[in-house]
Amino acid sequence: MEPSQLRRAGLKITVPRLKILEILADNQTRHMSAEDVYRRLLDAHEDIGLATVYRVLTQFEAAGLVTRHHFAGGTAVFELDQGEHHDHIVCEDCGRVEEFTDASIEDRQREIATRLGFKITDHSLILRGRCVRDGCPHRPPPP
Amino acid sequence: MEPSQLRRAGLKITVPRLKILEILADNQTRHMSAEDVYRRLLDAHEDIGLATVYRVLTQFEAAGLVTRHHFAGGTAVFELDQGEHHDHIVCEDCGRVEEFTDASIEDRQREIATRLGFKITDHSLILRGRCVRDGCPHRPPPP
DNA sequence: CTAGTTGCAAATCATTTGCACTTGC
DNA sequence: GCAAGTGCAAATGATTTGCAACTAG
Repeated sequence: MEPSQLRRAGLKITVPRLKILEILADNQTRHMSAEDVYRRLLDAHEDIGLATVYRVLTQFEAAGLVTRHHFAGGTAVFELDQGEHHDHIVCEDCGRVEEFTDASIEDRQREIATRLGFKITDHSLILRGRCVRDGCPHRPPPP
Repeated sequence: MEPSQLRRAGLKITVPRLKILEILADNQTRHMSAEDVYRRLLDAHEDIGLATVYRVLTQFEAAGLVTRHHFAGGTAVFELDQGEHHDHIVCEDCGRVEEFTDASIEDRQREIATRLGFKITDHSLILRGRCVRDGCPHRPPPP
């Protein structure tokens, strides 16, 4: 939400960029697709096109302000990059996303990469499953 | 490459299915996109449409014969499922893919999922990096 | 002022689908 | 013979791009 972040990334401070940053920072939903962001803009009566949303999100990603994930097959979701890296577990039925980090997994990844002659620049670990929460549609009816 | 596998999956044994299975089994390239498979079919002068390739690959996936991965952003790649599960590390520059398994990572994943109230149905761990091999385009010129 | 930005519409890419025509069993 | 399978073309959904108008510095 800091204009300074934009400037540091070599991006002019414009209304679309500030608005989109604001929406991402308003952590109601931490993981949003371009469409999601666009809809919020429409709700807020901002006159910003979907193409701009995509462009801005891509620039934010390049600037390291935002991370792009591919949870579902088709659509990418974006998440404001607030310090620490983390992995994700996604519920196949209700779409709920939980985040976690595990040092031993991270260590192991680095070891494996080294052993195979790679230098890791990025990695994604996504677990998919069914969550055991009340809201979740798949839950079997109680007997 | 066994017709029996098809039958077991409840799929009729047809030319397109056999040909596609054959191409996947010919492990020149273990990870192929639908386009890749289609091109091989064209090379082999088989009269099989791209739509059929997609349909067949999707059926194979449903039948557990094949696994679908999302290494790059847009395109999915398919891999013949030969027994053991494994994860992947992909070179950003040359596209080389290496496979690995790590029991301790698998264990940890299960623990984490349980702790967060999920039952894992699937997971994908993809490391991205640069490989230190001769063929790789990014390699710095020797000084 | 002017390079960087944006909106819109049209273009692209990967994948899916409708439908009339084959083909396996 | 008939349901299942296929080819083709058109439809879809996500994302990108060309371009003329706009705006931040």
